[in-house]
This record gives sequence, C-alpha cells and structure tokens, in this order.
Amino acid sequence: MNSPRSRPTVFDVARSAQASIATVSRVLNGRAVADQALVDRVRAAARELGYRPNTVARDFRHGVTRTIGVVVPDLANPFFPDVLKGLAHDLTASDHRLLIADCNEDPDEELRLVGELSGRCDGIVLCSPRMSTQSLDVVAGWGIPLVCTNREVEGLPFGTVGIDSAMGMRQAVEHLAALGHRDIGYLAGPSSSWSDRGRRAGLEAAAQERGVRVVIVGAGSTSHAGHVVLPELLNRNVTAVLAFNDLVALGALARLRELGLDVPAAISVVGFDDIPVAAFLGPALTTVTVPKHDLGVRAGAMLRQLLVDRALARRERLPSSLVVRESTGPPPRDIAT
Amino acid sequence: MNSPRSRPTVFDVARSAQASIATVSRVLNGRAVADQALVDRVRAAARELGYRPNTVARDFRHGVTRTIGVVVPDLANPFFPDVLKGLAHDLTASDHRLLIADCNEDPDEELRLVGELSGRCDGIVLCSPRMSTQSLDVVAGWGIPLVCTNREVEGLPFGTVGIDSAMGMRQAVEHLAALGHRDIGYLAGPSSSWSDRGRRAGLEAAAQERGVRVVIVGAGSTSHAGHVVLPELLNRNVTAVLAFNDLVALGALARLRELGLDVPAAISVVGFDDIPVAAFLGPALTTVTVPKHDLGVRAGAMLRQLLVDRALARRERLPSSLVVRESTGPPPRDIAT
DNA sequence: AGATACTCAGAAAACGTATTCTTAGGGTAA
DNA sequence: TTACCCTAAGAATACGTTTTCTGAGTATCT
Repeated sequence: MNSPRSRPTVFDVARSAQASIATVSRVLNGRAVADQALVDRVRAAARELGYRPNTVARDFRHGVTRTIGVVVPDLANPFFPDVLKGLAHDLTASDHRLLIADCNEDPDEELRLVGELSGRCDGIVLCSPRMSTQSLDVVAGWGIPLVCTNREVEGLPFGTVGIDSAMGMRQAVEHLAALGHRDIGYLAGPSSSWSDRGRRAGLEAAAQERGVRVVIVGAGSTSHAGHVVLPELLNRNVTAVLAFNDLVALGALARLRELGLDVPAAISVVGFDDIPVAAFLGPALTTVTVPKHDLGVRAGAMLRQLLVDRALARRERLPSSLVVRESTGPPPRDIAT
Repeated sequence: MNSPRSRPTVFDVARSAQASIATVSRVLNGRAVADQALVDRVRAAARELGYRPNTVARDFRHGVTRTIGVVVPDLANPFFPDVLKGLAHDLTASDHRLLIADCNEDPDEELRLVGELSGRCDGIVLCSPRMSTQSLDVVAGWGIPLVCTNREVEGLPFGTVGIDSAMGMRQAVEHLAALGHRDIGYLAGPSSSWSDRGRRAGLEAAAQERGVRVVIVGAGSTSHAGHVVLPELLNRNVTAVLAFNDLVALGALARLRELGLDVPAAISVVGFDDIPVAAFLGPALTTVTVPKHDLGVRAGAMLRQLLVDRALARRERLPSSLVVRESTGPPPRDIAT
C-alpha cells in the first residue's frame, strides 16, 4: 500500500518475508542461504508479490547487459534474416539476447543506430555496413566489441567475417563462358556497398581471364532497381546478366518477361545470395550461394571471443559457390548466322 | 589515470572542468546554466575525455528507456519487414528506439522474448502472436503496455490492430466464382495462427454464400509447406487454390510448374499478404493485399497512446482487398464436355 | 539602506540491485 | 572453560545519472 502502483522491489519482498534485501537477493540468485525456512519465506513472498527483478537496475549494477545488437541495412532483403537466425542460434546458446535494428540502407542512420545500441549492448554485429570509413573510425573510438560481416576493414580492432565472393563470381563466369557467352552484363549494387566492389572485382578478373566482355550498369539492391535498369543492359548486346543480388535478378527477370524475352533461351540470368525464394521462381534462379546461416554463427562466435578479449579480433572468410538452376543456358544463335 | 581503462563518467568530466557533477549534467542536457565560461569548460572537458553518458545508468535513473520492443514469429517472412518499417517510421519520429526479436514461430520462445524485452522496453508490439491465451494472460499480469497485431484478444488490456481478412477473402471468392470456379482448395496456415482462423472463417462464409465448395488441407506458413502439401489438394478436384499467405502460394506455384500444370490455364492460385516479390513472379501472383506499412504505423501510434495512459487500449481493424494479377483465370473446360 | 526575493551552482539524495563488510552467534579445540 | 574461528544473515556501499535541496551571493523594492 505504501507504493500504490509501482512494481515491487527487493525491499518490498524483504519486508514481506521479514528478511534483509541481501538475503532476498541471495535467495533469488541461487546463492547459498542456510535456513530453509527463510528461503521458503522469501520465495513465497516474491511469488505472492509478483516480484520481477528490474532488468535495467540489474544491468546497471553489473555493468553488463548480456545483449548483442545487430544492425542490418534492410530487413526486407531476405538475405539478412538467414544471417540473423544463425546469429541468434549461436548467441542465445551462450545466454545472450539479440537486438535487431534496421537502418534502411542509410549510412547516417546506421551510425546513429550503432551509437544507441552500443549503450545498451555488450557487443555489436554490423551486417554489410554501408557507413564510410571515417564513420567506422568513430565507432572504433567508442571501443565497443564489434564484428563486421561482408566487409573487411583495415587497421581497426574489429572482427570481420566475410564472403569470398570472387570464388562464386569466377564460377559464374566460367559457367557462362562454357555455355558460350562472350558478353556479360552486370547490374551493380549500391555504391556504398563494400560487397559490390568485391563482386565486381571478382567478376572483372574472371572475365578478363576467360576473354569475355563485361558491361556494368548501376542498379542498386532492390527488385525495383533491377526492373528499371535492366533495359540499359539490353541496349549493350549482352547475352547474360549477372545481378548484384537475387532481388535485383528478380526484378530483371520480371522485366524480361514483360519484354517477351525468354529466360534462358533469349538471355541468361544469374543472381547472388541464393535467397529462399530463388529456388521457387520460374525459371528457378541460377545464383551464387553463400553460407548465410554459417555467416551468422561465425560472427556470433567471433563476437563472443571479442567479449572476453578485445585483442582477439580476427578476419575470417567463408566460401561462395555457384548453384546452377534453370535461368542459365546457351546464348541464342546469332541472327546473322 | 585514476581509472585506467574504464569509461569516463560525469565525475571525471566535473573534475577536469573544475565544476560539480550537477553542473556537468545540466550543461550536457541543455538545462539552464548561466556562466558561459563554465558551460564552455564543461563542454570542452567532455569532448576532451570522449565522455559518453552511460545509457543504462540514465535509463535506470529515469525509469524509462524510450525503447519499444517488437516480437515477430519469423523475420524470414517478407510480410513482417514491411510492418516493422511502418512501426519504425512512427516510433522513431517520436524519439523512440525499436528493438526487434524473432521467435521462430515458437510460442514458448515468444513468451520468453516478451519477458526479456519487457524488462528493457517501455512497451511491446506483438506481431501475429502465436502464444496461447493463457500465456497472454501471464503477459498481461506483467502490466507492460502492449499492442497485438493480427490478433484480437478478449478481456485483456492490450491494444489490437488487425486486418479484416474476411473482406479480402470475400473478394477473392467472388473473383474466382465470377470466373466460373466451383471448387476451391485452401492451404491452411499454422494451427497456432489466429489469422488463419479468421481467413478460414471468411473464406467459408463467402464460399457458402456463393455456393462454392471449399476443401481445406493443413500446410503452414512457408513455401516449403505449400510445395509439399499442394498435391493433396489436386486429388480433391479443385480448380483454384487459395493459400494462407504468399509464401505458401509461392511453394504451390513451384510445385504446379514441376507437375507441368499451367497457371492460370490449368489451375488458379491466390495468395495472401501481397509481399514484395508477389508482383515480380511469373505469373504475377493474384493476392489479397493488406496495408502492411499502415499496420505498423497504427500499432506504433496506439502504443504511444498506451504509454501515456494504459486505459486507452482500443481495437482497430484495417481493410484488405484483392489485387488481381496473372495467376487467376477461368477454370479449364471439363474434359467430359 | 535594509530586508526580501531571486538566481546560480554545488551538495546530497535517490533509483534497484548485487556484493562487500560487519557483527553476532555457535561450535570446536586446546 | 575459554579463546578462536567459522558461518550465516543483516547493514552498508557502490554503480552513474538526474534532480531536489540548500546556501550564498546579488539585485530589487520599499
């Protein structure tokens, strides 16, 4: 009755159980308390009052939240949920909670979110960070344990776990070249995306090796972008299209269908990421698959290491590989033939 | 040097600026401080030391976190990111942070997550909760402001914002009936889903009205489920398939393609939710569209009301409507004709 | 000119918890 | 039997912040 509406505290429980707050705390946290009757009294009082420990006060006292924050550029991209599930798998197993935030592909918002999360979390996972190198420097100054996925940073005490996208790109190019393609278009991702630079470099290296021409046009990371930009590529006489990711490929496929161009008879399409829907499309999408779940698991494991010793930051790289489905085939026979 | 590695506190700033901690706090929070030189000293000291206020301590002191937690059954379902973006839109505008958690369609995990979030947040949004009514009672006992989407609860002080799915279902049935369909199959969602019951009821009511037969088989909420279960429906002589959601429809479409059945010539397919990929499929999916973004915005607005007065809990319902694309058409002419 | 009101910044308290410190009591050993 | 040690639980403290309280100095009004 003393405090009409506010939550009961250890003090209330102590008073009700005729014990000290220290005893209440000890009982409720499983510390050794000798007198069984006392233990029972405290337990009963806590249950009676519906006592729930104040999480914020507890975290404050401990100086630790057992919570990990993760920032993704766009939750609507089906790539990330798989990574998140991997992360959750690893982190909840070690009694950590997972807090997810979406920055909408906005580098400033991303920095802001990291700032806020860093105050409430013990560590942070940055998925495919879009922010500038300067911003990453700022974040490093905050000294919070952090691991980046899909981006390697130089000279910063961050763990990184990335994808060897050149590997998959090489396989894609070789697959297309073997089918007879000599002119490949690339629908590039957001300029702020580190992944895009890696994929593009891998593509160009493999293309040069196999003597195939590559035409690059800027698209983005969404189906809409792929849908809008695809025609630019058609004007450049390519017989196959590689997309920055599956979403972009999906948009390209839709546009090709509207244009009456059959895939793969008239033109081949290759995606990247192997998002869950890719296999269900018609035609099923040939794409580069990456170990998304593992990516999350590895990021979680690395972050846990960083939690015990900040100096353990390492860089890791996971493989990628082409999975051939129905959206690729030989180029159409030249009309002049 | 006193504290070698730990973060600087107001105390450090005060000492460095030769001011009191009260003054430091006032300056840093924009409270009135008269002496400009003092203000400058404090600001300079804070910048110099790289002082960042301890968020947990601040939240503890305030008893408020300005943070909203949201639990979704499955982030991999493209329905939810749209809702989340609506929520974020509303909530960040009112200076609230958004914390997202994924319970993997597990009702127990869902309850657990709500318990954890409730300790760190001022309010919670439960998206399409899968937990039992008893569990909801437990949550109600915790007394945290909460709003449910896609589920209406009786006698609990929760706000709810749902979808009038009967509306869309009626339109879907009428559309199919007008095309000549008399036998419709329904790929039902998870049994724990309140939405499924609503959609099923709407479907059955509309079907009875229009004199069409409806066959129900249990599927789930994933493409995989739709892919696996679809054949069961084919044995029951239906000419059109309604799916619990677009993901299930996607799986059904893939299975039909494998079976060599043309959509919509041989069979029609209708989804639910209108997830972003639906429009990009081949054939583009006829589906029931729901105002996902609005759903999030309304949930956010309602929760903000609850934050100021717990008694303001209201129930709201948003419309749904059919969007006709390419996956529906007249039933095939009877072979016997 | 004197007293009162007001302003400004420092001192101190409070939030709820976990834990260290303290004290009282009992048991054991010399 | 006394002294010492150990145990068990209560008292007190600290975590970092915000805010109320307080006291001193200045200005204003009569």
